[in-house]
Amino acid sequence: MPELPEVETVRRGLARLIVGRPVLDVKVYNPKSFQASSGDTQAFLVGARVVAARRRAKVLIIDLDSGYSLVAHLKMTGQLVFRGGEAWAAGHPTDSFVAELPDRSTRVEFRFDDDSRLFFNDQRKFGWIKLLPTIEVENIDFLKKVGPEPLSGDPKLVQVFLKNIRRRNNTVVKAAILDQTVVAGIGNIYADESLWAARTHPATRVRDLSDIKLRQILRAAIEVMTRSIESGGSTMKNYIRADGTKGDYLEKFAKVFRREGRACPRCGSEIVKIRVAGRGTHICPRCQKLPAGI
DNA sequence: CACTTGACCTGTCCGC
DNA sequence: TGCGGACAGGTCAAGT
Repeated sequence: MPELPEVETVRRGLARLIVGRPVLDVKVYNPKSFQASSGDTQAFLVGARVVAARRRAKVLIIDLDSGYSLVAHLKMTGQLVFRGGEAWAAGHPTDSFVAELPDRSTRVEFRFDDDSRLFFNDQRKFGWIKLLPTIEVENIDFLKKVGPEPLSGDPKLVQVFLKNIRRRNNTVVKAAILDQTVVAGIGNIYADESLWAARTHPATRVRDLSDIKLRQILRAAIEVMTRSIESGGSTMKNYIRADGTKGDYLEKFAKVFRREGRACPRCGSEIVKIRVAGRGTHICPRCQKLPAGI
């Protein structure tokens, strides 16, 4: 799925495209993809105006002037794609590659006052959108336990990150940085890219890494994700921006992810794909070595 | 507690 | 060409 940079890119698209619009109605194609208490949809969504598009970790929060919010997690294959209306037509890119909507992956469709639409497409149906009172958003289990925002600029970030990751001393570092309670937003792409940048083997135990090295890994994650947001995120297969266009982080900047068989940009060795923490993992075997003697 | 594994789904790709 | 298995950007519920 989309990881932090992709979700942030979608958030920015939504801020431009749907903030200010009143919702006219909602069409639910897959009930599990849209969760709302009975009556709430008619009372607090239909007729309500979108007032903000926020993000926490990989979760999108769309606030309405009814005191309710739409909360969305795209998981692996979710997309939020906007179609129609003047704002869209004005900045409408020509390389939008979702032909016609709704299609067979469409799970939910929101219609706005000017007949423009926001489609929630999700091939694998892992993603969800919930409608709930804005003040209860922070009580969602996932948001209660999620770690600090890496791009917040919070001066306490490093300290909190170190405290959190030391709880995972016994596991491999890739599993630790993928753990959303340690730090928010890192997924499989940026885990691999960050560990390559910090010259660390993903299967290194956290306990074998110094605080200095762990800070280096966090720094790398921040740099890599910041850069990705600047290029509109990574597009592999399913992720696209809210306006339907692809991000080009992967082709422009990725050093190891999905690049097995090609040369490491740092040392020229062949990048290999291995399995770590149950996930496909890309490394340069020369730049990223396991500590000796363990 | 914390670690690992399978489950949730659909689709695609690869080897036989 | 068909078929089975592995795998895909995430998270959670179970096991141990």
